[in-house]
Amino acid sequence: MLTIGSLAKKTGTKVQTIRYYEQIGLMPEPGRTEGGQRRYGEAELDRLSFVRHARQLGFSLGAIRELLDLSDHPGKSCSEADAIARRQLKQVEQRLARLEALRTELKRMVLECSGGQTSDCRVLEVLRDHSECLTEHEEIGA
Amino acid sequence: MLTIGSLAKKTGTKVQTIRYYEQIGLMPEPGRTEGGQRRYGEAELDRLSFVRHARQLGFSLGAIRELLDLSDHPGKSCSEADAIARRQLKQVEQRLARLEALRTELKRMVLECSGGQTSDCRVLEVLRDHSECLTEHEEIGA
DNA sequence: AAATTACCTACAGTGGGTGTAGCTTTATGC
DNA sequence: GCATAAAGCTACACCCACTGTAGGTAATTT
Repeated sequence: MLTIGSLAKKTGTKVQTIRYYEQIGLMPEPGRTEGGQRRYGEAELDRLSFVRHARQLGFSLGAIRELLDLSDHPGKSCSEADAIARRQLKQVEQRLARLEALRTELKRMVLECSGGQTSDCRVLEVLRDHSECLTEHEEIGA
Repeated sequence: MLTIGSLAKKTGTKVQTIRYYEQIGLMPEPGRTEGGQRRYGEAELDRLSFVRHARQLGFSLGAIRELLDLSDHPGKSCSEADAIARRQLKQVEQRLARLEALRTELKRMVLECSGGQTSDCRVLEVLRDHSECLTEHEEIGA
């Protein structure tokens, strides 16, 4: 039986995060000691590992909920899980493309900065005037 | 003189976001009509364009605050702005590296899925067992 | 038995906004 | 000159995915 702290260590999760997952129904309510402390078994360790691994791969908690659900029903078709993964892959590829454009732009900004006064600073100038950009980088966030 | 709505349109910002920027002190308090509506001039349009452009390049609001401050003091050394941009470039490159690892992993997951039952699903299997991963992808988020 | 460590709940805060409710102001058409 | 509709106003709640804190209790170690 694992305490919440040792489960946290084993999975590289913060204790609060585990309690948070419980709160939002992603992790089950575990058993408790007489004194009211949580105790976990193998099943919970596996489930949390799954969640953390999926998070590392960039899946949202919503997607992870779906994946867990599929994982809990081994008879179901695999195609749903596959669709979720494909969706995720697509997102990752979109982000990659955007980040590559950003890198190009930032590199150019940095290279062109001659180190004088801010009035001549290319970094600030480029930020002031989008038309100086060589690449498109429209979307914000994510 | 621009209304908040036309400023929003010109800069591709939501009206609420402009008010939010004002609230957090990133945009100045503009003049008002007798009836209490905000009215903006060229200076505010330029400032908001700067902010939006920097956001598109992935700068945090904190970094943008610093950049605006530098931009307001044309005599200051450019090196600070340069340092902020370099920091940003580094972050972008780190994210790129991670995302590339994720793409590899997701691609592999999707390729190996044969389309049967979830009990045989490679997607779920890979998520269950990190040791099957070919790449490291430790950090979560961003 | 004391001290330390780990745990508990409840709540606030993070970043960067977005959405909503219920009102007032401004612009347009007749 | 007035009705109506569009756009504005404030204030607040909500989003994601956590993280941090305060004030207290349980479990472990010495």
